[in-house]
Amino acid sequence: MKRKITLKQIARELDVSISTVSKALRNSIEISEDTREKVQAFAKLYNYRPNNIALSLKNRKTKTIGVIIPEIVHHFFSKVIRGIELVANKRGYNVIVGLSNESFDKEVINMQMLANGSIDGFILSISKETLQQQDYHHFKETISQGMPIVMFDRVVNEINCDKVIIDDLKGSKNAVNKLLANGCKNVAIITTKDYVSVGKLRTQGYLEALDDYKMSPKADLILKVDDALVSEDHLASLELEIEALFKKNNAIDGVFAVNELYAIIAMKVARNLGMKIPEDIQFIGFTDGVLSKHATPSLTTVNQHGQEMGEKAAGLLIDNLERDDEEEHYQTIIIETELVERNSTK
Amino acid sequence: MKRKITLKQIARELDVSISTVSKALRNSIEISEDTREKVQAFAKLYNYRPNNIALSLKNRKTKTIGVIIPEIVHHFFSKVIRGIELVANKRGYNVIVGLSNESFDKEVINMQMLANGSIDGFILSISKETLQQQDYHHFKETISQGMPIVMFDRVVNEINCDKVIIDDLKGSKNAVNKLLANGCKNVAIITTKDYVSVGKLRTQGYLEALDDYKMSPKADLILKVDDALVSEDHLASLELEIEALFKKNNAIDGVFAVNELYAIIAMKVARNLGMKIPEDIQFIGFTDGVLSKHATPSLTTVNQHGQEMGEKAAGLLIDNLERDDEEEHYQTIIIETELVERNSTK
DNA sequence: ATTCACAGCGAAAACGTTTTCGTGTTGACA
DNA sequence: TGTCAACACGAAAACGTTTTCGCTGTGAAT
Repeated sequence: MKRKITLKQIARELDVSISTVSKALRNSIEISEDTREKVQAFAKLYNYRPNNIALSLKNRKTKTIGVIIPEIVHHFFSKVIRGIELVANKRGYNVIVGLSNESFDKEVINMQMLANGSIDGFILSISKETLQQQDYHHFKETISQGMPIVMFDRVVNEINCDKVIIDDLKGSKNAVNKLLANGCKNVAIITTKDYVSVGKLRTQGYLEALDDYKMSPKADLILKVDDALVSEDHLASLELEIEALFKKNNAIDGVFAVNELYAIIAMKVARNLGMKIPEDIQFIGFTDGVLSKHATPSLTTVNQHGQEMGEKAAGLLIDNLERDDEEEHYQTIIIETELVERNSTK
Repeated sequence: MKRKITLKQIARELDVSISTVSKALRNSIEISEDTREKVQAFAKLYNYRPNNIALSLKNRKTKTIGVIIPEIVHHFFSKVIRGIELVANKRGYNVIVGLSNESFDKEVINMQMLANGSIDGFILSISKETLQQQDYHHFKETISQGMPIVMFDRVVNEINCDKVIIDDLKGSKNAVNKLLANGCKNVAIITTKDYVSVGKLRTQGYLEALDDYKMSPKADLILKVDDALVSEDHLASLELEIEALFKKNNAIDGVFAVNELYAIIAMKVARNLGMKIPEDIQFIGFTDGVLSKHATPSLTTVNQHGQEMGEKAAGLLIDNLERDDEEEHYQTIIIETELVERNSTK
């Protein structure tokens, strides 16, 4: 087991100074061609690579970006990571991942672990618990220490930084409009409690679409699910809630759900109640994932373009890192959503 | 924007030496209680944290582990990452992620980027292209430079290192046994080309199960799909292949697929051909994911316990890193699979 | 013969830590 | 008063780079 070779060792072997070796390897004209060739040959032979950590320390940058997401076993977030990784790698950066697991504490801890020199900047999506507690001091501190942050998807106005979001309002409005245009008279929405910003916005889009069609919203048609319950195995209770929704209101002929899973489950419940999709009732879900594509019937969705979000976020961050002017001019990039029509709508 | 504070700055402000500050912060008894308190108060006030990069350089370890996987938008791999992250964090390590995207070159590049001091060890699953080319020099080099590797899922005998795998043979044999025990007389298998080691093993399990039941395999019942074609949008051709399989062999009453997607698609094709699931035909897929759970009917699967694989792999790696004896004694941990029975089987 | 330019190289600082080894000051004791 | 331990602290090296600056020697120009 031969340890990685260093400049010092090469210098000793070749009986020159460390500076000479360093310069020779970088093809400095200060060094004679003879010496250069000798050093380079030796370096290649022993497969020399500069130690990244030493470089990071010297340059005071790590060429690494930290990503903190609430959950990785999730189609949307993993697509975002793929996007981040893609442009990060292309531009010579590494990606280090932290999972908050939707917990405030883990989010804080993770950020602290990374903020001490390990990375040059953050890309993150805020955990639900943080959103609920509305405690954003860790973001502010990080930024005030000169470490840039790019937030995506779940963002918050209170923090001044680059952001990449989708137009949740417009996306859901479009979706509901589609249902209405398809002839639905009683469109229900399955959404989350309001502290999840995207849930709130998507609900608002629903309301605006109704308004466009001069329909007044009915409380009976709005189901606000407590996300905490949906943690994997409480799905059964969700089914019951949806079943109750349908039974209480048997004129429902359209459903808009703020995520894929809610929509899929709602379809299942509807089918069990004997309704035909899309003849009797039509469905649209927000967030396009594997489930939607392979469900029966396949689900019409609002595609969020997760990978593109990741790409844009990484671009924003790296641009920021590599810009030398210190002026703050934060941008918010809005990614357009796209209605992917499948078989759950007419 | 106040830059992160360093020992040197604290020392200057408090008019003591750097060593004193360092010792005071670590509560060394060398330093008088007075000074200690003064320093610690100051450090807390300015929120001092030791610079990780400097520590890494000094200690010659980064407390970071590198993970290289072929794809992240994938239920299994993201579960593995979650497992890795879980134990890594618990033991004070960070996780840096590289995606090979199933490409040999990207795998090599990624490993080189990380092997130069950025990480202490690797956890990886080999890309398909690498498996196909059977070129493993980058693994050997990495290991010979003293950087430990733990391979999971897609491993290769040729490389001597810790491994975490599942018993693909046993898992698929159990699955096919289940179908046979349920009365299936003509069980088809939908698998991959043989260079994917897991595909090969799972096929073998299928054959052994048949053998147990004194059935001889029929070439007509074995469909080997070219993975390259399944890249997202060539699914249509896969459907055609499966349809052909069913039509050529209309006695098929059981299907074992080596992954979830193949099984789901096969179910769809079967349904379109008018077969009833599970009455006329039963299905089992390898790899338990979201699709299986929410499909209609829900799919019986062989659960691989991805998260557990990740946890074990990380445990193995960190144990190795923190062990001081230099003896090599590589282990291979086998994770038991589990048959998750749902509605696609009787 | 003196100066000068220039080529070729080395010393040292810097990045931020930790740790080993000194060093100076006290107080106690003989 | 002289010796010695204990105490409190500082200097410096080390981790592996890059870069600035200075040094030496050679050949040419005056």
